[in-house]
Amino acid sequence: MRIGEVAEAVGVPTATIRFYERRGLLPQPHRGPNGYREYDDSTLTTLAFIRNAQAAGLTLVEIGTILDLRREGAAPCGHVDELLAAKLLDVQQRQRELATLEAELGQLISLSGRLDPADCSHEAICHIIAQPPASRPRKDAVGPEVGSPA
Amino acid sequence: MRIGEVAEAVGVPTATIRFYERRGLLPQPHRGPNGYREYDDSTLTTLAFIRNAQAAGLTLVEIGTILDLRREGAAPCGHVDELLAAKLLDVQQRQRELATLEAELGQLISLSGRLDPADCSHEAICHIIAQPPASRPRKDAVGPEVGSPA
DNA sequence: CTAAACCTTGAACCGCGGTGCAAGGTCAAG
DNA sequence: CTTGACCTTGCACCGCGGTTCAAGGTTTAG
Repeated sequence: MRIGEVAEAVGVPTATIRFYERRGLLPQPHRGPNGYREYDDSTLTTLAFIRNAQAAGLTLVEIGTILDLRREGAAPCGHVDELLAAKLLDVQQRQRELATLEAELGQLISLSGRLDPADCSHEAICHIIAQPPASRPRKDAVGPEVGSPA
Repeated sequence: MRIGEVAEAVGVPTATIRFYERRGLLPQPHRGPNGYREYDDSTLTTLAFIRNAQAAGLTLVEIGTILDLRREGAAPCGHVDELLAAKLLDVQQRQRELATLEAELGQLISLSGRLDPADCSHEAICHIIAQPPASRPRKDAVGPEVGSPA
């Protein structure tokens, strides 16, 4: 099948399929005499796998390591286990950060309700956000570091 | 004070101060006869404000709108209220997404414990991630859309 | 035959918040 | 006078996951 049919079947733009190919997630496909890419059904499986893995929060690089292992002939299950475990820790860490941020936002909003806007001085810019946050979980902010550190 | 002193005092790289200036978060400073930037104490306040606002999860663009209002002479408190409220909704939404993802990762990991790696077929790539996730919160994945939609 | 729909490539661009580098000017100490 | 620390500018680059565009070749329907 040609790239447009694959795209249609999987629900992914053709540009994304070529992008995955450049990233090494999809192998170089056979080419017809006109230079067109020719795909077989295994590509559909691989693309579906990529979507599922993305839904599990894996990055394209991580998914690539799984695909590479499989192409070397190994069962990547152990590696997948590690990735998922690391990702779980990551997600839990981000949840803690978000919970902290949520509490902080709640405090600021509540503070705002108790302050008179007329009291807001020019120097402070805005008295609602004038002070540094009370509690901070050592690592600042809510940094979207999703990538597994391994 | 010169840029290096400001950087030292606030704990921010000089490159970041220039970057904020380009973004309009800091006003164009006076220049000495040598072309060096000359700052007064209000810059320290503004930089501290930016850090606090970042800690509250606001983006630089959002912080810029607050600073702009203040420079126009208005008290930005009402606007800040809106930003914080939108940000809170945003954070709660992301928390829900992360909770879903966490549950899903837990299921995959548990599934992995029940599967025999030897059963993992080549076609499936990895049988742990072979099926699409059971529950999906309509909006896929965990998209880091932090920016307020307003 | 022609027009539309498909395919090819390389490259630039998006938001986000900076970081790094190169090539030069300036200033104070020794 | 030289060395080093500081300052200036502009431009490119980082990860992330694509999207879009330009300029062309191919194929298919009418």
